[in-house]
Amino acid sequence: MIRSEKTRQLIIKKTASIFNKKGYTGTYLSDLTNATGLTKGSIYGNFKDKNEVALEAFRYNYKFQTEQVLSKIEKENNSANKLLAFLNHYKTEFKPIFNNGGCAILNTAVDADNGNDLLNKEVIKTIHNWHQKINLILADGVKNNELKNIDIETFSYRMISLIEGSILLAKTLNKPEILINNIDFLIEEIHQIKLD
Amino acid sequence: MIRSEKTRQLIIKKTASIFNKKGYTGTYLSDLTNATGLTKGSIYGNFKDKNEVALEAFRYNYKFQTEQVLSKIEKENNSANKLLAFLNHYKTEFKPIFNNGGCAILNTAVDADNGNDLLNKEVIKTIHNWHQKINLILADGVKNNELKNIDIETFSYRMISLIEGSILLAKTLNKPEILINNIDFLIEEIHQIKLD
DNA sequence: ACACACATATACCGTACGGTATATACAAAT
DNA sequence: ATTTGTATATACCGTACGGTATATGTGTGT
Repeated sequence: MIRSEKTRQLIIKKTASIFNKKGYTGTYLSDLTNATGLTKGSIYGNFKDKNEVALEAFRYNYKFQTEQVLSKIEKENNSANKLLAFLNHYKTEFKPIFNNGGCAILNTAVDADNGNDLLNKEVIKTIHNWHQKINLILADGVKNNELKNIDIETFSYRMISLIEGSILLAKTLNKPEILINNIDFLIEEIHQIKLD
Repeated sequence: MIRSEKTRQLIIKKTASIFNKKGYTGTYLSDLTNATGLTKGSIYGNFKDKNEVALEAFRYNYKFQTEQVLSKIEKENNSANKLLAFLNHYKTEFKPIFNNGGCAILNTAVDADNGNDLLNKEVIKTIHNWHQKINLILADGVKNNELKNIDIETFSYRMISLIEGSILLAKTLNKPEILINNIDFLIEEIHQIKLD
């Protein structure tokens, strides 16, 4: 890895949680230099502008929050278990997410819905991506007669909505049990639509 | 009403949606002067600082978004109908909320969860208040044998979580049907726990 | 009509923001 | 070891931020 790429990654890694916590406008270049120990010159040698750092930080945060759960899903070999693995992940791993400033999708969607087109488009793309992944698992389950013939689109959007809302509430009120109870509700729903 | 109070109200009214859309840090004093047609001197004659304007703007937004639905709830004379009135409200009135920048609780919770203690405490208080209102309706329903003996706390937090998450998704993806479908799901749940 | 209190506007301040031109330091190739 | 390309730091810029001291304007009671 060439030197600049290493620095680029360092900047992203060190600033990702700051952007997640403080938002785009609320994160200053001084935050970036403080967190990295680098100077503005160095940061602007590796990024076009603050917006580009924010964009990469968001991608990093999303990856950070999803790569673990994706590998857990991969390990399961049927739809219901994949969904359960996905849901259970939140019950055990909510702390790192909270410490990182909460769900990056939630924070960035709220943060970027006014003005920041680049970041806004990225978050929309990311939600679509996530939604599609769940859709695929559900569709597979229905096709293979593992799951009842539910309305996939509605079901997956409900899952995502409830998860996001739960993270918001649990984090804001400092009551993890809100998230846990709601995840349990979704787990119960999965059991309800299981066919075997 | 004395002159200053009128101006104070004007400032709150004219800037509330801006704060909701752009957040505390993202809303500049220049936004406030532009929106009101007033000068900084006038604003600082009526408010201690930007934070105080933001706080009042949040209160105004919450009031703006809830007073209608509260009166609808009041008109109903049993718990199930109160809950249904509350839920149906979102199905018909989501547009003004979206135009106002989305749910003030959601936006402010995300915006203020880092650093802005005053605003953060206010949003927590507001969620508690909202939660308590739903709890009361549910508790009344259970007491009067209108509703099954559900876990009130869990049920109300699930309602709020799903509503918030749905608003986030529906607004971000510009798909109101996500909100509508999820509200329909909650409405169905209410019918499920009805006893008569 | 006048005086007074108070509301609003003007003019200004220090600071720190995002960003850039340029100098310095560094690592890799010869 | 020297050169060379490139990465990082230094020093700087214009702007606009939040906030304030002070002047001007304005509605109200007498």
